[in-house]
Amino acid sequence: MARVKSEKMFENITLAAESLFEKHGYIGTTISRIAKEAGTAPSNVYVYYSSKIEIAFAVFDPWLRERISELETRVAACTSARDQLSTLVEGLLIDIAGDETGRTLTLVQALATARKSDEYSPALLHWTEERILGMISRALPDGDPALLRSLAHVLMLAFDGVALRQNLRRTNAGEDYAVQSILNLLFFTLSSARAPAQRRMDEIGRDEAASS
Amino acid sequence: MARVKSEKMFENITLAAESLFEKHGYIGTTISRIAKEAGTAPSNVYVYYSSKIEIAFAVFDPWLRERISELETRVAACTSARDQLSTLVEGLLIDIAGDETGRTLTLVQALATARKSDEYSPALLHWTEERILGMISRALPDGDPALLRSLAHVLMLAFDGVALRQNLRRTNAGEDYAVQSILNLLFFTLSSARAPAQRRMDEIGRDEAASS
DNA sequence: GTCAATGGCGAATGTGGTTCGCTTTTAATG
DNA sequence: CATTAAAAGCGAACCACATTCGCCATTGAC
Repeated sequence: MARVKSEKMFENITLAAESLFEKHGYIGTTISRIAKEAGTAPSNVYVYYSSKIEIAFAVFDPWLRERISELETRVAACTSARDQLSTLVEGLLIDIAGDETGRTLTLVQALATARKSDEYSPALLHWTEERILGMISRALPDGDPALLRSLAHVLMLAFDGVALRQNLRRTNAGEDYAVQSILNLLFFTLSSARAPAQRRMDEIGRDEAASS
Repeated sequence: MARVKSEKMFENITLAAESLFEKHGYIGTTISRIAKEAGTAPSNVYVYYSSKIEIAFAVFDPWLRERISELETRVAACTSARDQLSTLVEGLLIDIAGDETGRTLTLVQALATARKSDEYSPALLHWTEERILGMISRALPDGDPALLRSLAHVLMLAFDGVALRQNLRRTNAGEDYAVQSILNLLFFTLSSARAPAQRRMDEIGRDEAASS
């Protein structure tokens, strides 16, 4: 009983947005430019998306899932636990969080500028963290589960931190100390990873008591 | 030979900005509101600051330094290494990064939306990281220096991550899994902290070789 | 073929950072 | 004390952008 949304127009807009976010980041990309690139008027963009931030999530979501899945393949192909962890951390922090095309920066900018009215489901973040946990668990099948989960969570926080600092552009993500620091921590941790958390905590307490 | 900047006007503007950033965050605060609160015109604000982001840094810088110094005092008052580390991590992530008045969110928003033209000196971040390193080193005087530095850096990244997510969550930072995860990692790490990094990395390699 | 829902779009709206000229003040100078 | 000019102070633009409005064109259902 009425005109129907053009699948092609939707694709045009989405692809234009993807291309522009990649080149100029979230803040550097305007609805006008997206519309022009898609061959339509700015106002028409709002027929397909209800806000700029919704476009950003629509573009970022499949990209991140793709990159994480790709990373899983690369990690699984490694033969040693050490290689698996190196590949995981480097892939996550350098290739994805430090992505020079600015896609992760797009997310960070979107998140930082989101208003309360921009309802954002944390489903993507949860999904990502679970995948990271899976990779870590497969690399260290005998690791204490609580520790492995902690590692995954800290990796996620570091992911955000690296992406945020990417905007300061003083240093390339590849040269950043972050990767080395995380790997240092991981490798230091590994040798004690098979013990339960409580025992380690008690041990520290005892160490301290003995030395003071 | 000319009119001189009023110290009082400068203070008015800075205090108004501080109060408004605290209430409404960086993005929710406008130059107009700052000017009105300071009892002057929006354009006159630019006599004292060259941009909005410069105001944000001017307000955030002394606040963060104060909080970090205060935290140092609290950490130094702890008697055991475990207490010192708990106090450090909780203070950093809950009290400062998770600050409910939104000051750290102000910084994150400012950083995320900064343009290349907004020259930002990373001096404050360096200073903070050095202070954190100092606290960690004092808690673990026998720790491997490279590992301690890695810990400090990862803590900084987690700081950014927590602050960023603060904008998304309805939940309190205190309930966040971040603190527990970092402490888990720290305490697990501690028992092996006295060995040099290279030995640990080799050990992991050998572990893997032996188990495969 | 008629109808009405909806796509499409040019124009307008609102907001907010920043800049422009003009006026006023004031510190140095003679 | 009068003169001067640099700089504060400020109202009015300017500009960039996200978003909305109102009108026209299209199209699918009956």
